[in-house]
Amino acid sequence: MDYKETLNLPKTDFPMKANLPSRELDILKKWKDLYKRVLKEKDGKEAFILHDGPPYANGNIHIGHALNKILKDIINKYNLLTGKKILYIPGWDCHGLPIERKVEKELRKRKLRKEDISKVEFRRMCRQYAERFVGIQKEEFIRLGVLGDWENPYLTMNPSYQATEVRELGRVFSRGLAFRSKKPVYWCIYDRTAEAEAEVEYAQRQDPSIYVKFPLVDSEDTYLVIWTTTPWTLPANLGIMVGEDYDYAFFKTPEGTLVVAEKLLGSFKRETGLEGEVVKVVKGKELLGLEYSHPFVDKERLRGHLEGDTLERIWKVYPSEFVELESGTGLVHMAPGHGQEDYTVGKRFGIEPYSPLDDGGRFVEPAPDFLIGLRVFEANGKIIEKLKEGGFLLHEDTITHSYPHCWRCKNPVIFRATTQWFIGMERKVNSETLREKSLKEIDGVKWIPSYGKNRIRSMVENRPDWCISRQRYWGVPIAVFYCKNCQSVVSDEAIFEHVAKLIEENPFGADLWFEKSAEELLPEGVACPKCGGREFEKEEDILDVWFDSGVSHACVIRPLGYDRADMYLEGSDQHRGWFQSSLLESVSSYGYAPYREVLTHGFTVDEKGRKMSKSVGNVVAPQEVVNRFGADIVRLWVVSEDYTEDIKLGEGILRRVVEDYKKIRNTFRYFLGNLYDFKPSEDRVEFKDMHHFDRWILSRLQRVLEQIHKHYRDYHFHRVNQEVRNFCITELSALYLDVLKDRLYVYAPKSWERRSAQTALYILATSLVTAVAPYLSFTAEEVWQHLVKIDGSLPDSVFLSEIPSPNESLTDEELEKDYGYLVRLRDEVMVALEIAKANGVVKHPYQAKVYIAGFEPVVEKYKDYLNYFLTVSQVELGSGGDELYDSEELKGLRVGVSHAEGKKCPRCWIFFREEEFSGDVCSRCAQVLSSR
RNA sequence: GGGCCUCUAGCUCAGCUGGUUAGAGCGUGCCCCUGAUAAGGGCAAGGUCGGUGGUUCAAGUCCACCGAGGCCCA
Repeated sequence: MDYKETLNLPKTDFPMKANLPSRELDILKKWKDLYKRVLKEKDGKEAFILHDGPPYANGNIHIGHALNKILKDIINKYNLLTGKKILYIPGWDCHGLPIERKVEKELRKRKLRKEDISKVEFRRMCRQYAERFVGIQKEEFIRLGVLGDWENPYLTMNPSYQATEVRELGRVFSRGLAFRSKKPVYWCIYDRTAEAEAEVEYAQRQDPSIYVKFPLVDSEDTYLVIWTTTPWTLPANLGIMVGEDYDYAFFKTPEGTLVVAEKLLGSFKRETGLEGEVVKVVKGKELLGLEYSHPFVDKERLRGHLEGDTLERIWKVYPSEFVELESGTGLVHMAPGHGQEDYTVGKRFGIEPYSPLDDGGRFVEPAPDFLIGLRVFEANGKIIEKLKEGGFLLHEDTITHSYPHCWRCKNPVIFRATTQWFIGMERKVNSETLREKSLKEIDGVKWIPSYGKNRIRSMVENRPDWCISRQRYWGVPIAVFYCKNCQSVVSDEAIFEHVAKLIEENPFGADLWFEKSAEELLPEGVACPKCGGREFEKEEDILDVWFDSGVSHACVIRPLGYDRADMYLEGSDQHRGWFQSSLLESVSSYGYAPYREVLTHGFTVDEKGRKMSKSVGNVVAPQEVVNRFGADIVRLWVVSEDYTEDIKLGEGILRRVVEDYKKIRNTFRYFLGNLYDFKPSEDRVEFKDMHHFDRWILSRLQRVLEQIHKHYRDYHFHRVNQEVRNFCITELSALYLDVLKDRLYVYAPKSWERRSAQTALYILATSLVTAVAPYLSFTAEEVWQHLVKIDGSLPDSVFLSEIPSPNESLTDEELEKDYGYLVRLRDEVMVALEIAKANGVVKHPYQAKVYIAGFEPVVEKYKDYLNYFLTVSQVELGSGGDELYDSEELKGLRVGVSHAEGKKCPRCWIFFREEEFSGDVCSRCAQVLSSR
């Protein structure tokens, strides 16, 4: 007879092979309205708001996006599964340069430039482009299983968003934090337009290379020597920079005593052919403050053309960390209107940028007369001539070097001071400066990991004023007006509100700023508060995209009725980006940080720890992983590594993640396979009445749950995963479930032995499936659907359930202590069995009889269950056995192994003596069979 | 070049305030089972803690320098 048919073997239609790529699609259908349902379900519950940082609406998502959104999803779902209401509104960053450039490329295919069409037309094209990629990325995020309000995402190009942004700008203005000032930007003198850093292209170019001497005012025949390749910037020279710690030589020559960095003296002599002797050497520090005179600029001519006290400070020696001793003279000509570093150093010492050029790059007043009207590159020769005449030119040559060029017209660009709008770091927010208040707010925020605080702190401490204006088309306007009569700025909060309303009501939002005149945009009857003028011009500049996303707290969180988000979560690059722009904007506008916690993650790198790049060919696309293995594999990858560091990904790692996945999946499959005839409402065994082994595993489960909750709360997801995985492997699969087979399979279906075990399995299954749901979302839902069939009282999605808290009434400390010893004992018996196996005493544990001596007293308590626990046929307490093994782990313990007595029961496979048989099978089996 | 961070078995991670033979899971090797079966079980072998030099009675664990790598600046 085939006794296999009489056993309760596992039965389930939960497949071993996951086939996630297609199965997940079905689950997604089930989740279609899940966010809405969950919101309704948790109505009135405490809210958790993770505010989504908007990805840029360009291209498909890459693995970094996937990592970011999945981490957010895990945190959201953990909060959801512990009883909170989650408010998660995904967003996109839609304005800005990259889209403008894509659209310009499209235009060029049609032989058009952006100047050839209206701004509004151009903006429509940009909007369409952004819409397209919002759609694509949205589908990709949904496919990853990310739960959120995908039907109502926030887009920075939405009219309502733009309107709120304009209102926020109004708040910043009305608090006196915004101002206009000059700042050098890349400028194409042929296209007459500013260019972003990302727009310039570097190309080889030939330029003059000259050494110029500047006479010191208080020293006889002594000169500071500079080297430059842009003679045309000399009219805008306002200072000379040195390195404080460098050594400078006073070099006596026929040209006078020349000050040159000692280290560069050799190359200087070689290039200029000058000979002489070094009369002294001083540190750069000692040169600071020395005054020189300009070779061809008259100071009086500048009066009235320089901002603030700049005139008092010009033509002196200043320290700079930017001076290098690679080339030149170690003294650097400083023109704050024409150089980034010059500008930075100038600002530090109260020297405002100065640039006597028009938009076409021609010199204008108060440049020297001999230059007026000349274009910068034409002026080079005249300037050199002038220097030569005055005897200031030490050497002239040409150089071929890499120089920035316009990406459109391919001509060289210049760096030129232009008027920009700023938010001032030193402006006051109430009684403190924006910088001080922001630093204070940083202290009040929880940064995860903690070093994030230092990182953003040092950035806020050192950052310059925030330049918020851009000379571009695709963005939100800086909605201010200028009086045509007196040029003063009209930026009343009521006017911002008026414009915001217009934007809000327009289907194309801020487009109307560019189609309407100032008069149409202003409320009726506005007069200039200074001169009473009634004619105005509107500002044409738009806002920095960092301002767009920096106001998202006001556009997204406030309308929900909350004053700040619980958490921001982005890559560590956002310390400089979004975390900072949001902080500065929020502090400017409301006086406090927009977030309570900020969590940052690292970047994805390849298996060797190198950054992913197309040229290296080590890029892993999330879409590919999803199609090959499924989204749950991506999600499991996210929790398998510590995201605070670089997180590695490659074929080998994917293979391992897939292995881990199979183990967990099979554990669930085993639960389900053994619950096919279990109805919790009828068959459940009370904890106190359960088998001690079942009580033990449930008690262990409580400890595991405790750890899982702790690690989730600490955002240590890889530890959650390790906890779950180790529990599944070491305690469940290798021990509990293995030992349990006898009771599940052999006993009568409705027997206490089996029902007690099933009760434990049921609790394990429902606990673990919810615990794992935040990351293995698809699989958890799939398991859950099978559990619903077993227990109709369960909600119909795992996300409408909760992760159980550790339950004190399901713990038994004494039992855990007892089993602590029994498990160690079992390990030792396994070693003994392995030896017996090697020596041919037994092949399989069921063929063994085990003798145990030198054990601790607890063993007596569990004597009757011991053979099942050890998965052997017979156990005798006391000395004996053919193969002896003395434990090293448990000193005093001696394990003996012999071949089991009697014969194997064909039904339960355990060995019994003849007298223990009843017919063909053992008496235990006989009893089960007769009760059928 | 500067700021922040990382570097423990083949892989992913534990190792608190310095102190017995550095742990886990996976993978690998060998073996068992064929009643979780493209599953399950057992045993075993693998690190001297990126390198060097210090502090200390004692360092993976503190300090310095170097190297490799990441993010952000320049």
